[in-house]
Amino acid sequence: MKTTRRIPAATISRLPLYLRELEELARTGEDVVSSRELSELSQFTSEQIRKDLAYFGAFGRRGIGYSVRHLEASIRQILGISEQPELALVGAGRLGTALLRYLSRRHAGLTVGPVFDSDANKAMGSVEGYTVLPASAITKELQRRQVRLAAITVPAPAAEAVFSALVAGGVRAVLNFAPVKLRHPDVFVHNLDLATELQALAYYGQLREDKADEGTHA
Amino acid sequence: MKTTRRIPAATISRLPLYLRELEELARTGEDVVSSRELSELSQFTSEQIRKDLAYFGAFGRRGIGYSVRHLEASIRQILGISEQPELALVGAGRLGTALLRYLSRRHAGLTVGPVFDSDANKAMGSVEGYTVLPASAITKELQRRQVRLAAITVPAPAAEAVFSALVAGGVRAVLNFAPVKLRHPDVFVHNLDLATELQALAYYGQLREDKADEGTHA
DNA sequence: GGCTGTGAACGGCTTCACAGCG
DNA sequence: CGCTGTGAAGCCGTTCACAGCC
Repeated sequence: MKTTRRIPAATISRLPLYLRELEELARTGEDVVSSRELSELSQFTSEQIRKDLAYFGAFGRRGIGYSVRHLEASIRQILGISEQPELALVGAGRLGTALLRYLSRRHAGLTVGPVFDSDANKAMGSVEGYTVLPASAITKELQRRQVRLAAITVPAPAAEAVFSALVAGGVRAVLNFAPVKLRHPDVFVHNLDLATELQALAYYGQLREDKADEGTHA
Repeated sequence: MKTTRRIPAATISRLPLYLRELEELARTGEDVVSSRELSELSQFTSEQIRKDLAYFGAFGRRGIGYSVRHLEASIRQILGISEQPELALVGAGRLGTALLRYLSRRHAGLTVGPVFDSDANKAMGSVEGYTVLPASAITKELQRRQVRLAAITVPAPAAEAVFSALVAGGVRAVLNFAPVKLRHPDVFVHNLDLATELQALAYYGQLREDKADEGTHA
């Protein structure tokens, strides 16, 4: 996997979707898949799929297609989920617990790492079978376990402090659900506020006489 | 609000973020704000903000800036959240309940509409004070209450059927958290799979020697 | 003079068209 | 001949630069 030039974010966001289809193909016993077949499954154009994959190397065989198993492994490698990295979770509320369940099923290729909560009642207890640590332990625990990924599902006022602690602990990428803009030059932050998503959705739900846009997001 | 040409999806996704800052400004008693000030608050460039707003009309005063209250109201109008539209929720699990709490705080400008669940144990019970109806009632209930917005937080196998029922009920826009691609020519669908998001995050969490990309998403 | 609104330039992602192998 | 890999063209959103008002 040669780190070629800078990869478009749009490409990265599609890789997990290709992976999802490949897993399904593997389950049904398919050995080989063409970009055209993947296109029908994923609803992206075949050219786009080929170009996305080509950023990372030549995985296919001309005249044949792509080996389902090999391509699946390659995408996992590219995404960095081959070794099931740990994800730290800060905020053991509803949303945090939902994420925790997703992860514990192992489907995503990520493992549940340390779980934190600022609430003293929750901290030192357990949620879904995972021990919950106090937020004050974030930095030290991340350093100790060498955790690079984290999700923040705390209320807005707590997000900033939690983020600083994660950064101090050496986190590299953060998925932030709190409605505040978090930034740091050394850390990739994906801000994903559900209230914001719902408000944008409302726009598209309005009845407009001009042609209805078909939805194609993520 | 003249429906000009087609608005970029990126613009729509930024409006709720402008709105968030405007609400904060209104809270602190600010009357007027310039695109430059909004830029510092929201981390988008001032030109981008001006251009985004200009798609919908001329809200500002040259030499002065934008009226905080007026702009706030205008954005709500544009997004279609002035009249607090109802959002139907299908799937009263962890994620669904998290959404329900967000909404019940009224911050988003959306109201909790009918809540459904396929699980007979949950259906006809209540979650967070809202009555849960069986999934079989989706179409009829949406028609009756004229609901245009919906969120799907059910397991993958159930998503397709749920979506069909929503479409039959006249839904216009759907936020889908299930890991399946839902599409319909008349309905705007935003597919937002958390597992997928986490996998993309993992990519950016990998240690790479080339310059670390700063994160700017949503 | 300050700040908005906007055509023009720019850049990056997508689509096209085809060259290159199996 | 089929399907991948890729330069070129096209498209769309962002940035630039400035004209237009207050």
